[in-house]
Amino acid sequence: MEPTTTCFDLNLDPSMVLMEDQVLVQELHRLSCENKRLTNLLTHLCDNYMALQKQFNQLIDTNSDQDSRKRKLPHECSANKFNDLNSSSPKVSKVLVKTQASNNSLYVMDGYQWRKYGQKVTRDNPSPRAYFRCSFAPSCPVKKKVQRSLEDPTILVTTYEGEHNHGHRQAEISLLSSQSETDQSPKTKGSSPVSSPTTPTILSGCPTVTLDLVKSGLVESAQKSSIQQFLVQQMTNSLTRDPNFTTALATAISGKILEAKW
DNA sequence: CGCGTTTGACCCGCGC
DNA sequence: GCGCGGGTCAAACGCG
Repeated sequence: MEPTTTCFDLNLDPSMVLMEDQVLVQELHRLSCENKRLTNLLTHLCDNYMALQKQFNQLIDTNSDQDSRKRKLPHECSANKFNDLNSSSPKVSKVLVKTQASNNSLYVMDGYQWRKYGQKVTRDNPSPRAYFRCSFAPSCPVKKKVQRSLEDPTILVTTYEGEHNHGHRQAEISLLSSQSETDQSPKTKGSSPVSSPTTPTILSGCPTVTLDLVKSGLVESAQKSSIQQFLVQQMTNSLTRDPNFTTALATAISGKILEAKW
């Protein structure tokens, strides 16, 4: 792979500068319109996603009512009757992440930094359950449990407990802005091989599905703004990640300033 | 050497 | 009180 170089040739004929400026302004305007159009499209997609999610939650509620009549295991009860738990603290939410069949990893890249502190094989499920703590902030009380679904081993059941007391989603930003770059999987020490982590995102091209079964209203409303924040960060990252681009931009701007007749 | 994972031991709540 | 099972701790390990 040849390294691409970004270069701005600023040694222009002065008579052409004005025309170039107009072209650039037009291009900027065009990009701005395109950006607006994409933003609208994304908003529309988000709305559709929310609507679908609501429908799915209602469906799950209906099914869980029927299930609870059949089996009354306390653990399953607490998982299915999630809306009841939303009123009590700490806040608990459950996310199902579909993975590829070959992916036996218990790592879910959800945007936060997690430190694994335990793993346990539970009685009702032969696959091990992994325990994680949020390591982004030392005081963050959030924990999560990840375990493969008994019915469908390709589905990772992730249970979050508590709320993050920090707003940074550094891992998500760095991951998504460099998906094609280096492996973002956690350090794999020891003998067991770990496949690439699973990213619960709809941005992926592969048929990865994220089903948030028990999302509270608070999280739901916060999701939109976090998406917007993410988009801004993503664009900023894309622009600033390329050192050639940054250098060329700096050179171009400084050159312009030096050339300018004050 | 620092840091994160692994994994067996330990703790604690619950049911009997 | 005892056993069981889920959750947590912490020493060992190993990679960069």
